[in-house]
Amino acid sequence: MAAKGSGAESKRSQRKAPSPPSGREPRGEQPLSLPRIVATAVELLDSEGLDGLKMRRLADRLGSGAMSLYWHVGNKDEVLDLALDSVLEYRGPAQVDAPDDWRGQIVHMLTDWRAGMLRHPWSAALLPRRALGPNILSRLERLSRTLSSAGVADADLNVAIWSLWNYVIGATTTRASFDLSDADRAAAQQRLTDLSQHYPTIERSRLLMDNDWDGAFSKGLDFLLDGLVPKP
Amino acid sequence: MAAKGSGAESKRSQRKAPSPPSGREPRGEQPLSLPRIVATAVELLDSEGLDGLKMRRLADRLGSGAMSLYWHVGNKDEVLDLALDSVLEYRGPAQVDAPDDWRGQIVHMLTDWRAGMLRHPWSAALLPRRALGPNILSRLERLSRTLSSAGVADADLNVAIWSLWNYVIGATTTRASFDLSDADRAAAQQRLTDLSQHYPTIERSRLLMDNDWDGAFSKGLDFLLDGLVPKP
DNA sequence: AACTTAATCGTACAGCGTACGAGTCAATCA
DNA sequence: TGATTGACTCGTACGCTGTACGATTAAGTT
Repeated sequence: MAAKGSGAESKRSQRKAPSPPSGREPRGEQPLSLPRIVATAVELLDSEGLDGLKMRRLADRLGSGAMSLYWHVGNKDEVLDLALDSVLEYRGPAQVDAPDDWRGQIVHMLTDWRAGMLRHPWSAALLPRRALGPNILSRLERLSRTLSSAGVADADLNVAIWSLWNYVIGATTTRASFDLSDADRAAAQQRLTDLSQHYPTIERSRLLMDNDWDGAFSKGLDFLLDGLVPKP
Repeated sequence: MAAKGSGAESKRSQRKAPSPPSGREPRGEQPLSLPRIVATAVELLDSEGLDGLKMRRLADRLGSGAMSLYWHVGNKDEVLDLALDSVLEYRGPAQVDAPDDWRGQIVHMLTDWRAGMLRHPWSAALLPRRALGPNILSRLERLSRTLSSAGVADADLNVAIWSLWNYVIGATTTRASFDLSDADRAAAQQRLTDLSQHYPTIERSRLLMDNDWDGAFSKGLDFLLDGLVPKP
């Protein structure tokens, strides 16, 4: 297993104490900073999609020149990595939950995971292609602990984790992708009806027209959990 | 659900009878043709990866000018769509299989699916982002029939299909992605050891170091099938 | 006052997808 | 036969991309 890395660290060593903005700014612009860059990149990605993120456009939104970004960031890929991880933070379930309800905890975490990615649809396609950031790793850590406490044998633990990972990734990239393509929903709908006439079984069950994504996600997750942790 | 489409049909109407290559070629080059373009695109993708596919480079390999491709193809995305679907054909299990072993059939088809995509690692990341080609649809059709015959209720059929789809897509994109990034395996390995020290549980189970991808895939698939079709 | 460091940005370059229009044949028609 | 058409090829050019490079500025530090 490996993390992609994209190399290229930014040049700046860490700022010591970022001396309070000593007044003077040419316009009302705040100064450039990594958090501000990342936050703006997320906004831009949300509104323009993955292809809409251009260094020049990002700089425009920040009120800076394009090349200024490269002081804070090694390259464009690093912006993507940071934006991705920033979107995957997890704060845990609301405190009222029963602490021993392992199944509820897993469902909550994975549902939240999916919801977070669907709020930023570009993130789904990105996740499996980039390095594992800290927020992703800590989700996996949490998943591992919970499954273990639910009685999954050590020998099956990795398989269980990856199965859930696969399921969430697959479901979310697929959903996000169909979301995007539904820009031209009307045409697509027709095209699919035409297509599926050659595929009678999936036509009959309306596989491609079924829009209950949320329901399908949680039902399928239930099935998977049934398989991973057989009921007594 | 929608298919992406990428619009842009190529201009040529279908050739009537592609008059047998009437001799004369400036070099020993064959003439351009859609199948040849697609096959060469697959070769190029295999050897150079997704980013390595450039129209100019593809034309070079074909011994033609870059703009000649646009007679046969609407745009680059169409090349990708065609290359993707061409790689996903399924010929069914070897004939010696028991015809009523639904579980074996599903495992065979999905394992073959994954294997095919791993033979062309660029395809995994592409699949969920592009339209559903005929080869993909016919796999879904087959899956649907088999599950139905295995006794999955109509009401659960779509959920079951999408669950398996999600699992295969997730497993394969993840695997393919880690494969690629293992170009710099040594560095990555170290980086991950460092990282996972902050995540004791997944460190203990060596989640990120586990290399038995094939085993994990088939075990997880078994678990999922257990959940989808409970044993009597 | 001299120097160092952090930060910004204008310019330039190579490479990309592809619009456009001019070219080259072979088959067909007059 | 000669003229015309349609299938196909390709050179050039355009706008856009990520980013290398060096100049510029401002804030500390000595």
